[in-house]
Amino acid sequence: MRIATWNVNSITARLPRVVEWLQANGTDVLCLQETKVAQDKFPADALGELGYEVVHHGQGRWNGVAVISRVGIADVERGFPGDPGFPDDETIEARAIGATCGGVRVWSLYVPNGRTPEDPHYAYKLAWFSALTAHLAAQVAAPTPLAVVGDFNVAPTDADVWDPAKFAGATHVTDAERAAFDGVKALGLHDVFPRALKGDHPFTFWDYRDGAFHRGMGMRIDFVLANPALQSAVTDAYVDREARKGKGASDHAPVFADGEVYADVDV
DNA sequence: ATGCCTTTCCCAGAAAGA
Repeated sequence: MRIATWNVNSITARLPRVVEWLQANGTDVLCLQETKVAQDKFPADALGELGYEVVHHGQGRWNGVAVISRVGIADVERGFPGDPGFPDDETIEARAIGATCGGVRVWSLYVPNGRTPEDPHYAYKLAWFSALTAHLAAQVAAPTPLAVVGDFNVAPTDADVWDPAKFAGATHVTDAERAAFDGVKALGLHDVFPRALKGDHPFTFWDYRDGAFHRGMGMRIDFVLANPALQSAVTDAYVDREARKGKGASDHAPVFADGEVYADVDV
């Protein structure tokens, strides 16, 4: 079983790249973030031709998450109870979708950005983490392999940013955000640490601006978190930084996790 | 870097990203 997570920054803009990428690397389950298309505008047909089923939780211009799978998709959850929404719970954003694929429960997450520690979106981010953590608790404890993946918008340690000094006091590295991320892990989820195919740090995001990718100015903010049942099956994980190269790339690279997971798959 | 990209809305420039 090969699971991957990728913030594509618009599935519409990225579709040619995603199709080419799927044809090349044999991914079984791909979790997407920032699809940026309305619920019914996801290009499911193009992926269907490759043998993948799609479940999407989209809202249009912003956000949007999806799971695509060639090993089946069942028991879909769009969002979770207690999501605080922004600016209030009358306006829930499309940031979480869960599904069971080939015997593995997966969650594709796009955690709110936070913007700055003073911004209302920062408090929203922490509240969203809190509600997510409460909802995942029961699923972590289950014997089913569980992968909680996506763009967490947190750099958990100073090693996860290219220059910690430049991030002092900024969002993504504050104690409260790191504590929120650690709170998810504390449910019993292991950070499946990916190999970096170049350099010392497996960064997953490089800003479009300022030539950040070529200058190594990255962050590790996309993760695969695995419960014990899945973690024990993991054989390899790495960041596919090749996918960040060239014209028309997303600003995030995909993260792969491979595992020897055998389930009763009815596809 | 209160941003030198990129994407969406949709045709001009604002909003958002991290």
